[in-house]
Amino acid sequence: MPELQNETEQQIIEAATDVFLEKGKSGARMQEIADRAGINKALLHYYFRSKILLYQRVFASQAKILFSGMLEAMVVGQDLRSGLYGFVDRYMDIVAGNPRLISFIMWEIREGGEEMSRILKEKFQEMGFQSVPLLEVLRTGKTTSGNPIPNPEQFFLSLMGMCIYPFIARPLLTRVVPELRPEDPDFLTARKQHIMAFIDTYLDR
Amino acid sequence: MPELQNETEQQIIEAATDVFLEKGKSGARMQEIADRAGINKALLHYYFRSKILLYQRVFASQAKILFSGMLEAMVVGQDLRSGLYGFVDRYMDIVAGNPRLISFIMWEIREGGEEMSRILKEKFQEMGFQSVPLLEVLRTGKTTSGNPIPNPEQFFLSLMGMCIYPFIARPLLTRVVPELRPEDPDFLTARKQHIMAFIDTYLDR
DNA sequence: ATTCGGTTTAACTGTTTGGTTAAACTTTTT
DNA sequence: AAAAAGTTTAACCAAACAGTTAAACCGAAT
Repeated sequence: MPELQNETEQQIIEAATDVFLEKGKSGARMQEIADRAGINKALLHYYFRSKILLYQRVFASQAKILFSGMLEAMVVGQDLRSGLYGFVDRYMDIVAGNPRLISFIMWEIREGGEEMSRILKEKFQEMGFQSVPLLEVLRTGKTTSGNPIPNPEQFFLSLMGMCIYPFIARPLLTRVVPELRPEDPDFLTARKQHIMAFIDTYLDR
Repeated sequence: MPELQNETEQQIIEAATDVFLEKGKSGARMQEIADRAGINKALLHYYFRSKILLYQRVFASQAKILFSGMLEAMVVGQDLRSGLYGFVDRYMDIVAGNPRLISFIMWEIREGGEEMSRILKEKFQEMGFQSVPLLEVLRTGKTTSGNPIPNPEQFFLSLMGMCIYPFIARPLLTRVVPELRPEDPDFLTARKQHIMAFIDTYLDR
């Protein structure tokens, strides 16, 4: 995959990202992408050959943003509690700062998640993991009393779900329960604290 | 909205449900719906006037299935703990039994969630609630020691996220962590127990 | 048996869509 | 300066798409 090297390509990628994130793969229109990029539609094909290839390019770069951030949020080498706190802190910031990206990834999951799992596995290997880093840490970690963490898989799912659900459901939540505002900094602070308290109940046993 | 009263309409709704759930609004094709229903495409317009109206019809009925089930899972009048256990038990069964529906709803949330929030608010009113029943119950409920439940909103989000996340992320999860199988009955049992334990830590304070 | 209303069909329509083409333009290389 | 390579344009293309049309068909009512 060649590097981005000129302005036209960059304009196309940016516009395509916007349109694909808003409309999805089927709903996006090449003419609309061209209009937003301020170029002639034929250039989309000149530079990227087809709609699907352009989509894949956009998807790959967006997925990398999310997953790199997410994997880096998992700081290895710390004590377990600090590591989990740090993960929640950073992961929530990433998710809160990229709302469109989250729904985009949900869209891809809906399509089967094949490409995404490929990217993820690639990243895991780069970092020397066999599986999800967070899960591996939980599987080898210990509670305060020195026992293995019970049901690390379930704990893992709960952590992920607690972090991400408010942002997935956000459009609906804020309409049905107006006082719930995931984008609000106070909400984010409260959310992090709540999840960290959950971590405590799990570790302090 | 007239009642379903003949076989052709029913065939169309069923086929349209399948195709919309698989392909989404933009990706679905009227000819494909007609093919699946075993009818001539013109009948789609004869009975439902347009693609968007057919989509709205399908969406409304699917949303009602999910939300009716979900609201009924919240049995009012029980003691708080039993009520929450029952909610988790029934809601998880609904979610596990309707995987395509979940991703369909996620899709709609992505589009803004306007229609869905209208349906939800309607249902709340039918049941005599101002807001989400589960949230109202948490707001008025008490812990074991008789105190109000701390941060009911955050607790609510955690319950919802813990229940639903494994199914949202399922396509990706089973590829990345093959031992995680949300559709497996043993998984479901373990998941419910895990969430109920979480409820306990919240109430027993 | 005929008429009427409802249903279904096959063909058609106009627009949109992703993609192509060849010429014009611009930049780089010789 | 001319040629070559790269970029951009406007027009075009065939297929796909949601939707329309009018006739044929069918069952019920008279």
